Amino acid sequence: MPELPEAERARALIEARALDRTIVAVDDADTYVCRPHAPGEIAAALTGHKLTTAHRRGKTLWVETGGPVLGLHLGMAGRFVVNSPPAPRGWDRFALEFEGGGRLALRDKRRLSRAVLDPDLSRLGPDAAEATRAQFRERIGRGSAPVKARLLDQKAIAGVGNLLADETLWRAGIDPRRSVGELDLDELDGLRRSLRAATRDAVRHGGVHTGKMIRERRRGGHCPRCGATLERATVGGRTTFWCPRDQPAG
DNA sequence: AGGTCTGTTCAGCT
DNA sequence: TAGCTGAACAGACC
Repeated sequence: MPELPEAERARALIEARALDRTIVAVDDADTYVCRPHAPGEIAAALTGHKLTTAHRRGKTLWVETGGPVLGLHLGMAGRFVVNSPPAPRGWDRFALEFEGGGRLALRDKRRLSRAVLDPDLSRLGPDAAEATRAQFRERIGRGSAPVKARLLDQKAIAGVGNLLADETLWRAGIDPRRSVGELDLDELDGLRRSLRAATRDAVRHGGVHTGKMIRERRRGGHCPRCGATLERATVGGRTTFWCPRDQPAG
């Protein structure tokens, strides 16, 4: 599932394989993925330009061209492929073709990825792996939401999805249902350290599914640290697993 | 074949 | 205003 680590790998792929090449054609025919643009709008804006730099904050990517900015999001099942033959069944939801051959496609069996001109980043919090201790205390520690719900809030901090949230809370030893308001500063700082470590490991190892706890994250799975059977419930509207022994209720 | 689950975002509630 | 719910998408799985 694309979360911050997958988005970072996607950004690096674009940077390595798709910069500085003249765009000669754009497939923006999917009006859901490219909403609110009409077919041809993104094509008209980008054709003739080159991608110059690839950026990311949280799960949101954007690419500069010298002209318009192209925003990209992987949604729940999206990934980028370079120079692959077109996918069957319209699974390539958006694509750029480059002069002299070469193609960058946004491949997504579902249809929740996005491509949009001049993306609005104003409602996005600081990147989850970059947030300072002061920012983290302020943006995560205030209010009354369950801590997991707050970690998932992209305007609080950007980049944490369901799996990375579970892995982070497990590393920090914090029950996902606890209210952010009752976390002390040591717990908030520890949570930030766990988030940075979990994110770094996931980027290095190839994605959030490589997390220590994520591999046991299923009904009847066991805590990799103490062996207790993992608990399961809905928290913040999302399926949540945690260790009842290592992540004690507040 | 049909029902449930998956995850992210956003509109629309309380 | 903060927090919660459901809709949107479409495929995987039972």
